[in-house]
Amino acid sequence: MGTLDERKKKILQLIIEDYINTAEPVGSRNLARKYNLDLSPATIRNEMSDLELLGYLEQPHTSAGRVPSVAAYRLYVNELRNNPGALTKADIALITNSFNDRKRSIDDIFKATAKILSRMTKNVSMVLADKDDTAIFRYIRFLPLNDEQAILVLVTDNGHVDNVTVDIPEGMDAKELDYLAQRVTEMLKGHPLSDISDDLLDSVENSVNEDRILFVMLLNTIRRMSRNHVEHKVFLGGTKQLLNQPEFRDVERAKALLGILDEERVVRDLLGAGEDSGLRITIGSENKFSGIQDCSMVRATYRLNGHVVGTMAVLGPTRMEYSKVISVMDYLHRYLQTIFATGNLPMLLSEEEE
Amino acid sequence: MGTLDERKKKILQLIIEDYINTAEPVGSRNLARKYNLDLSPATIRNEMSDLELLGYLEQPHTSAGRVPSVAAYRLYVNELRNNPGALTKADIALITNSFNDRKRSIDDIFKATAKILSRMTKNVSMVLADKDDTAIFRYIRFLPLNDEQAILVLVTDNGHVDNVTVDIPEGMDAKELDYLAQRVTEMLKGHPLSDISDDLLDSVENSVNEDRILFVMLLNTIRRMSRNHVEHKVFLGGTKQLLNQPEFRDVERAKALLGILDEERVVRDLLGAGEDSGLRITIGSENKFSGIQDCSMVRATYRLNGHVVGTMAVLGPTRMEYSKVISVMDYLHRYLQTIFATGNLPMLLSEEEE
DNA sequence: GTTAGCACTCTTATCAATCGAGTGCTAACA
DNA sequence: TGTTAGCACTCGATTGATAAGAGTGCTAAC
Repeated sequence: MGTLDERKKKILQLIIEDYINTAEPVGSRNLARKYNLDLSPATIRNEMSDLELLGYLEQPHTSAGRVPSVAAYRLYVNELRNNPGALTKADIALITNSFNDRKRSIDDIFKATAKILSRMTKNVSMVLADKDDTAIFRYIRFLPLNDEQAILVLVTDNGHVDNVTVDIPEGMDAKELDYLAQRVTEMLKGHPLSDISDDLLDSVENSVNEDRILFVMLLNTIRRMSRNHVEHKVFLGGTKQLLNQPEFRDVERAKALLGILDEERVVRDLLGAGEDSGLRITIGSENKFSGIQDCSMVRATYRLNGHVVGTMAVLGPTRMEYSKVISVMDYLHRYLQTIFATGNLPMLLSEEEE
Repeated sequence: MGTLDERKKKILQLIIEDYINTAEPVGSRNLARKYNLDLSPATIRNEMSDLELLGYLEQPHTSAGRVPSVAAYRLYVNELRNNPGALTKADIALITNSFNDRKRSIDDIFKATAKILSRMTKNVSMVLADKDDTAIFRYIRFLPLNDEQAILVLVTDNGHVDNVTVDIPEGMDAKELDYLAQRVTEMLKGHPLSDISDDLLDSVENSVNEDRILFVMLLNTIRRMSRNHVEHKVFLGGTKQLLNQPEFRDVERAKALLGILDEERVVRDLLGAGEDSGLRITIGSENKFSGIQDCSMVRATYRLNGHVVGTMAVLGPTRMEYSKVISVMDYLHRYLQTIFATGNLPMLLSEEEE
């Protein structure tokens, strides 16, 4: 790659950027005119010819202009990552505003992330909340509701609360409920939620015989709550942005991609692949997944105490505005990372003034 | 409408159904051949000519076939509502399955509704959870988390629980927290959540002076929780189904409609208009809202104890498969109505076996 | 090394001719 | 009187040929 002299580099860069803007193959004459280079079209043609030989440009057909190859984008992107452009004040404000506006749960944060990400990059955004293996059972408790029903709340070590309304067994009073909650808490305290389904049976075996049916019901409920708790969640944003991209003018192509994005499992695979931290950019055929091999993807994972908590990504045509996407992702990634590192997010935000 | 003799009715129905299937204007020759009526094309032409005069058919241009008018759809739909087709066993199973699969919150129910509705009708679905004006403050309570933080839970009369993590003020112990919760509960108990923002200030005025700052903070938090609680929520389903419809082959039109659906406020207006219960069907220009006047919408509201809790709707081209849509909506509406009427939904489902 | 000139290629736009599905009307038929 | 065959006519869609436009590669001159 170092084999490119300055002029070739410059020309290649212009071609890439022009193509990103116009989605049209760019020709020598146009290039010369538009960016008033002090070079004749013929010279540029020669350079382009060289660049094509080197694998950086491609011709859709003989008499069309040229289009950047994956290698060209790769070069361009690597260059960008060395000095990513800064966001404008307005952009930063946009991000800040979309987060200090009464977001209370992590889900809200992820939702807002997906939204702002797609809005700013004008592409599809995906945010994956990884399943939370680390949540640890803290305690359960019954909150009174009325004579027949109570609210069962489950609290985890990281302060997550899950709740469900349950029927109070005939003739059981508050004291007994409290006792029941305490018993179960003793049994499960300290276990990762993800374990509960397995531990369950053993624990029940050892439990007193008296209220066996009750126990089993309660444990089943808890297991169901836990399972829900540790689920992956996927948030998509700006899927309709796709239709703005010329490459998806053809409805069939748009449908195909939207079909892929519709399947949560697939999106999880897309986002999960690769383990490197920081920004990961895969361009066109660099993508392993069929169906998005004419797309590029920019991903970032955030971690909390070392393990991955979530992944966000922007997906668009190979001809995406890398410069913008990278700086947005870069900023947003650091921003969220800070929020997560600060510790308990909902609390943090609940204290902000509105 | 009664002015149509049997044969005209039959022909009109066939034209409507053929057009619904093919999206192509239907001509006399084709109609005769396809449904082997014992009539010559010429006869059919005469009838069609009459039907056009009566306002039931329209011609895109002289040499094209004919297309049903809004009046024709209206007639057709009214006919359908008198004897809506039954769902197949498979369809019913589909619905049942999508609801007994660990849905725990009302939101989950709505989400599932949007999904199944769009899937079965092959059109865009919208589900609106109306804002819950009726929720009444029951009590708040602090649940322990660690030395610095506690979980504040807010319980409403209908068994809804909201929670948020808060910092424990320096040097405050569990007893004092309980006392605080009790004080606030006394102040707010019985108030509709929607009132809280207004009542708030007065209450604070009257409160003891000692912990004023603390009080204000707490009340602010509660107010924020309440506000979130009473929010409208909109769930969309199957927006990409749009692209399957020939009328949205043109990307621009699809974009326009998707743009409309993107705005929650607009969707709320769409679904909210009109107060009649049961199925409400608006066809093409019958719709008041610009932007969907070449679409039809089938809506149903469900009520709980008399007041509207939510609305679901299917939105598609005027040429939608009314028969299917109506029977699906009809069934689903009754199904959900039953669920809601049974009382507390999450509980109900939490007891089901998996 | 750069550039003007030119022949060549290939896509896109344009326009006319043709085709085909459909209509309306008239006259004949049962 | 209702039904149908026949026929002229309309109008969008398809096809084919032509021209225009953008771009390329190569050669030769600067």
